[in-house]
Amino acid sequence: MARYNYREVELKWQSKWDTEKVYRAKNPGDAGFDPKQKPYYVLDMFPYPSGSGLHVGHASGYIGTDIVARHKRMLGFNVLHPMGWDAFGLPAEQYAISTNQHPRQITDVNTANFRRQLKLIGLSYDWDREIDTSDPKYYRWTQWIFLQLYKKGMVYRKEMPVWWCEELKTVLANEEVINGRSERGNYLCERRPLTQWVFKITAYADRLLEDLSLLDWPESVRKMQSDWIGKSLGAEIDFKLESSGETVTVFSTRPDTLFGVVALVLAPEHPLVAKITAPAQKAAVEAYVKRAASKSDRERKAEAEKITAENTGAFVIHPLTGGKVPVYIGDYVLADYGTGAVMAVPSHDERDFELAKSTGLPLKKVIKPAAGVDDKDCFTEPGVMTNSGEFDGLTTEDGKVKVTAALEKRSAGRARTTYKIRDWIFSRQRYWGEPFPLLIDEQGDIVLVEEIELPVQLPDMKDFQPSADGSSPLARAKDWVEVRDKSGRKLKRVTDTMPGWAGSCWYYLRFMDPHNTKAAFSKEAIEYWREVDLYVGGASHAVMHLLYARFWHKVLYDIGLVKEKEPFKKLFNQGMVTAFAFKDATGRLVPTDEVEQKGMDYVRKSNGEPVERFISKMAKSLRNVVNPDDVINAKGCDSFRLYEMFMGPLDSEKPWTDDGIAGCEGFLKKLWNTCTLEEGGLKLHAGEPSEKIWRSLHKALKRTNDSFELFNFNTAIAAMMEGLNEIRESGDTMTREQMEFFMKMLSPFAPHMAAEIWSMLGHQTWIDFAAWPEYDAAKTVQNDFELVLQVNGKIRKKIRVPINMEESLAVPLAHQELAEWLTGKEIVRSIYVKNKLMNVVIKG
RNA sequence: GCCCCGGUGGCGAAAUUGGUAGACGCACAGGACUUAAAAUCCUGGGUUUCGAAAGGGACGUGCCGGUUCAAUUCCGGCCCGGGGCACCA
Repeated sequence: MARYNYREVELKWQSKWDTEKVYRAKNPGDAGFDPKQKPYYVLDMFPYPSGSGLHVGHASGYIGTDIVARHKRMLGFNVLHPMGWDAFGLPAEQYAISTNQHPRQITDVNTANFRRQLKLIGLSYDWDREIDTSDPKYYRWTQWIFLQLYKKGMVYRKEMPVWWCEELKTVLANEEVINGRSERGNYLCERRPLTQWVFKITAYADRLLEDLSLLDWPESVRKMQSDWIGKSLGAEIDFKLESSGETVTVFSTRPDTLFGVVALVLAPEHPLVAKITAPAQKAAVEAYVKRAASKSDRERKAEAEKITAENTGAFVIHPLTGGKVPVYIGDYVLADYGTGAVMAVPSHDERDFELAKSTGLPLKKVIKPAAGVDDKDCFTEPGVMTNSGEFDGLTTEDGKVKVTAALEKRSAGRARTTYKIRDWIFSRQRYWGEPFPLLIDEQGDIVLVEEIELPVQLPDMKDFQPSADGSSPLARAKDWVEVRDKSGRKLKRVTDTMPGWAGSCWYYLRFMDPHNTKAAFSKEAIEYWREVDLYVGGASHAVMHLLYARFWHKVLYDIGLVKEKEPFKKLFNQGMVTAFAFKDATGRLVPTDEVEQKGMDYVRKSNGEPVERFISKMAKSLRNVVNPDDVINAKGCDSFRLYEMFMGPLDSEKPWTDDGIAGCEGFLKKLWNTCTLEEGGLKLHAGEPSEKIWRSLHKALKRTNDSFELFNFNTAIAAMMEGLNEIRESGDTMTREQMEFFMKMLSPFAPHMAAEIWSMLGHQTWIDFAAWPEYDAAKTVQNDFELVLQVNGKIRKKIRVPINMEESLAVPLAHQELAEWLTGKEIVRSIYVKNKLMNVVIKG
């Protein structure tokens, strides 16, 4: 056979796909658009084009979506499969600073490298739709959408305690700060009161929560979003200060425990603290407040197990019993959640229980466990109310309602829902982002930039470094900041920029109509494509991008700009590709290139000492980062694609091995050798097609079709390998029809070889749009099969019998075959599973 | 602490509704072809035990128990790994 020169063949097809724009998706109004063809939109989370380029881990999601896109085209869908660059934002800017280059320049270089790498993988993107969020032609519309959200009342400016990162010299959103450290760079952050631009995402909290039920998303991501939104139902309860009659309101999810209150606890920052503190307590309370303020959030968390509080000396009146309740302050109460004040019920809340322990406050049991449930000093589960006057005997569930109603009647409380989610801090004091399309006049009032003036171009600044004083770098571009409107009025531009999330909040919509210069996207395009059918990306975006994008989408829905309530119908998280790493006996990491295999073991090259193999993230320090360029050069793109999928199901984490790819390369070589003649041309069977080969092909097709349900393409590839092995063992060759069948089935996975053999079969048309083969179960049926004979569940024998054998025939046959085990035993019964097995149950 | 996901050979893994555990591949061992190598092809293997061999027995999907004729699959209790949340009242 002629040796398969994969790189030559792959480059040939890749260049044809490119120049003939094979994967261009047609929009309504385009030449050749067929309104009867159904749309299918499959989207990757677009990458931030980093300086280090793609590694094999990024590629797995892209290959997965590419297989889906190619499959859907063959099923007759008009497939939208675009790619672009999430180029604005901190990562690009930090990289630019560290390499001392302008982010524009860096972005262009990195983008070119990413585009080259993606094309190398043979991904069937519609490159005509490529977008770059840092391109003025794109961010013009990001700014336009911002204005629509502004007009809808979704943007405000307010001084509030926000996260400030001194290292990054900017504020960050709550979602971007994890355990007091920045999500990007892992730098320490602190709370500072600052005036910032904020999105009113809390106004959509309920809908963001409820509509999760409309989505075909992984349970874990939906859970993370619902936890982040953190809705809790409860009541606000008013306590009157004994001294002044002023109201202190607490929030509680357990109004049924109201009779168990032994104290009120206010956050140290609560506005009433100074006012109510008794003279005798003043010094202690002030010291406590001061100490709490000086503690960072980290320290507060670190000391979480210790609940402390200080008595203010003030008392409030219990709204139902009229009893006196002391007021404490404690730093376990958060100022910005609920009302910044809680009622302490030590018998039924863990923290309050700890509080009672440290302050000597009494326990007051008002909930008894339901029958059969163990009681504890601190019983936090639902139960039955007791010591609660008229409410005794009510369940927790009923009690919540009845107590709240009683409070409402006395105007001392009301049902209330609170959320953990905070409004979204949207301004950044950084250079590399979209400027706000806002102006401020001399009175300090906000003026919107006229839509026809958009985009507000990011000024070209040589010195784009963040300012030391916390102001935005754009403030230094004096000429840019100061403008006059038509009437000559002096105005100043807002100098903050938008966060990196802005561009990714709507890019999936721009892909539907990327070149529109009159609108962000046309009505026709939206009405045709509607939503993303399949969205694939890493799980790390579960809250942040996916929450922000859903929020923008819902506002756009309310304005009438989009037609679906949700942007991403089905979400799929691809698993991380990890790599093997090594450590020596002392636990020290040993770089991969210093290790070699000796038999079944791994040893250090230099001294032969044994090292232990384990799985870790790919890391430069371990020298186990694998670059797809190298793999493709060595093994070919089709082999690379197959192996990425063959390693395991798309959603599970799996380690890369350079050796593993040999199996996929071998499969392709074997397939080539099976299909082609040494002197060139194809090895085609002329006469009657082999039934065995049809059986193998249809069996493989069944499993391939099934793999599109769970995206476990490893099973599809295994099925094709098995099919090929069977074909080779049969000793027959494929007919033209059979070879076409195989190539079509292979095409989404290894598109280059499929295209090559397809064209050798004489086709002038693209295999990419050939109809996907029809599965025919009848073709897989055999006349006989191996019936498994068991005695008491243990396999004793296997016999070949005709298919669909009746039980009446099978039972005596089995008994006869199993005579050796059955003689002299009492047969209790015989269980016959048609076409599978027979289990004879005996006694004695 | 709470929630979610996972644990199957030396390794990656497979196994419709409970019905032959380990498909497919890697690595390994042995062999064929070759002056040699590359390439290609063939064979082998869960563990253990009996047997000279052919072949057989027992055990085996993290651990312990349960349901069932039959459990990787269902139920209960644990152990380990990964991820998320963590004073949210």
